[in-house]
Amino acid sequence: MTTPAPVRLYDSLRKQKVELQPLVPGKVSMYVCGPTPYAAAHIGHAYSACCFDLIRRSLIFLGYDVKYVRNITDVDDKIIKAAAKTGQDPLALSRHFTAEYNVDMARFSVMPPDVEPLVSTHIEPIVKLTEKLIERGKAYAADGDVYYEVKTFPGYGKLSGQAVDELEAGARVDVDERKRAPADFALWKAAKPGEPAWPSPWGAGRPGWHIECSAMTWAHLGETFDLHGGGKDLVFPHHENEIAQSEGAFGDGTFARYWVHNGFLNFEGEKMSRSEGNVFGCGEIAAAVGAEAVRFYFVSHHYRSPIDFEFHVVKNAAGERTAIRFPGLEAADRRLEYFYVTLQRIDAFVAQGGDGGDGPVVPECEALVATAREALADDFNAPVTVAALGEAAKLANKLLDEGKGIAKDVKRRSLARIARDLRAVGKALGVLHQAPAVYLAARRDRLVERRGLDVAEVQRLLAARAAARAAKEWARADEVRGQLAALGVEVLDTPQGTDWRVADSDA
RNA sequence: GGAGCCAUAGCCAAGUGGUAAGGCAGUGGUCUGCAAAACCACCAUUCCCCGGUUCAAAUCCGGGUGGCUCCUCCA
Repeated sequence: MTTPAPVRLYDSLRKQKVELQPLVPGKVSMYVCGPTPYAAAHIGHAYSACCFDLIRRSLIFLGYDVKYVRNITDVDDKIIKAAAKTGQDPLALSRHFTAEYNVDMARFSVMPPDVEPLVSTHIEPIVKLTEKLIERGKAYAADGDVYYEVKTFPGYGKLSGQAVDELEAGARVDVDERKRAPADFALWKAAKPGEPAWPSPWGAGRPGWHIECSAMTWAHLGETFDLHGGGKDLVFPHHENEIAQSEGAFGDGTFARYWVHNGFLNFEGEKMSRSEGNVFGCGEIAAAVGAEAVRFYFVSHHYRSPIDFEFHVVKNAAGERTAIRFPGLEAADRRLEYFYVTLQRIDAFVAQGGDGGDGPVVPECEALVATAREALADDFNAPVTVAALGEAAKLANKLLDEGKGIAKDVKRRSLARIARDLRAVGKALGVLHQAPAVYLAARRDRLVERRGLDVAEVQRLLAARAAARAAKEWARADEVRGQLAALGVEVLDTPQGTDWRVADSDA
């Protein structure tokens, strides 16, 4: 068992890169704020999930044993509201969207969490924690509600940089006579008619928004654990309140040892919002460009940077939306095609003549895994890792094309090694997990569909061109090539025969 | 009003003190019946602007300008 490589990561609390020193050497406990399932997941949910999945996969790649907990907030105002509209049971509604969420995340190669706790099944630790906070003088009950008294926690604001008095000065904090101070927040809310409720020492009610994460980390990871993640938008108030709750209950220095936040996903520089009409569902985008292209696009950017989606809506003469195009994602898909074509070439070569057995490889083969380890250990730098994948693929193509002056078995071993490493590093990023033929066929189908190509017609033209070439009627063959090109079909003559691909440069 | 982020080539994007990764597009070339794919070469004396610190700054500090986010249970 090798010792896991030391990892440096940017800690949002310390506001600098620090070395990750897990509580238990070699093991990392990780908690990520999951969704509140009240509607279908959009692509922003996927980005956040992918960022933390990248961190998880990177740690595994580097040799850590990771315990990954991602909660489901299945008791919440938004769920209750959505359920009321259709007369559904709120828990049934959230169960439905939770299942859908997990299907969507799986599309983007997000690994299922080791533990996926629900608020509805963690009422007991939530009540216990709330009682503890009352005992310790951090919280007070009022008319069946329980509030956290922010001024009892001196460290309040250390994560977000918010100052309590500034918050009070702001006009946007809830005003409620039952609260002692405007910044105090609810740990427990008294039941209202028609809402889900559980018994508690303060009467029937349900948990407030922030308490569940403090309770669930406690239940599954203990009073102190390693990484806590979430979207940047959760820094305040959610994570600030979690700290107040957990440290308030268990003492300073408990709770998350490192905080990690991912950047936001914007559309054309604008925040995603219903009113902008730029909220896209996971399925919609996956269908348009392929889910793996989305993941590849994600890992081509650093998780802490904001990421931008370009898109334009295609309309017909009547002004109706006929399609949505995502140029950046399509470019990512094109790049992904390069990797899969390269893998396919290597696979075919190795399948035909073997992998060369044990022995030396060309030295440049060593670079990919070495670079990936270094880059991922430095704040999970996926873009640099992607660049290393590119270098390795280039080397493979070079070996396949020529490989002169290299012993045959060295060449075979090197190529087999590159294919293996491409997949291993790809796994750390959540890409290159498909069989090349499967990916390439799906991509071609997608492009055929986008261009509205008649495949039978394409086949007919290809056959006509093949006949012309067999007769060495070059002018005729080129004429047919031109016809195919006009349709958007590129013809690829190879020693193994003629293949074709759909041009993606336009249309 | 308070807190914070970002600004790198035509485009996307790494790099947070040591002399600008990578990709797309573009140009030339090898290969090819012609192409495509693949590969090779070229492609930012410079990192929004102005000052400062330093032997050394895209990186640190101060001041601008432009864009964005949080303080509204929005990932």
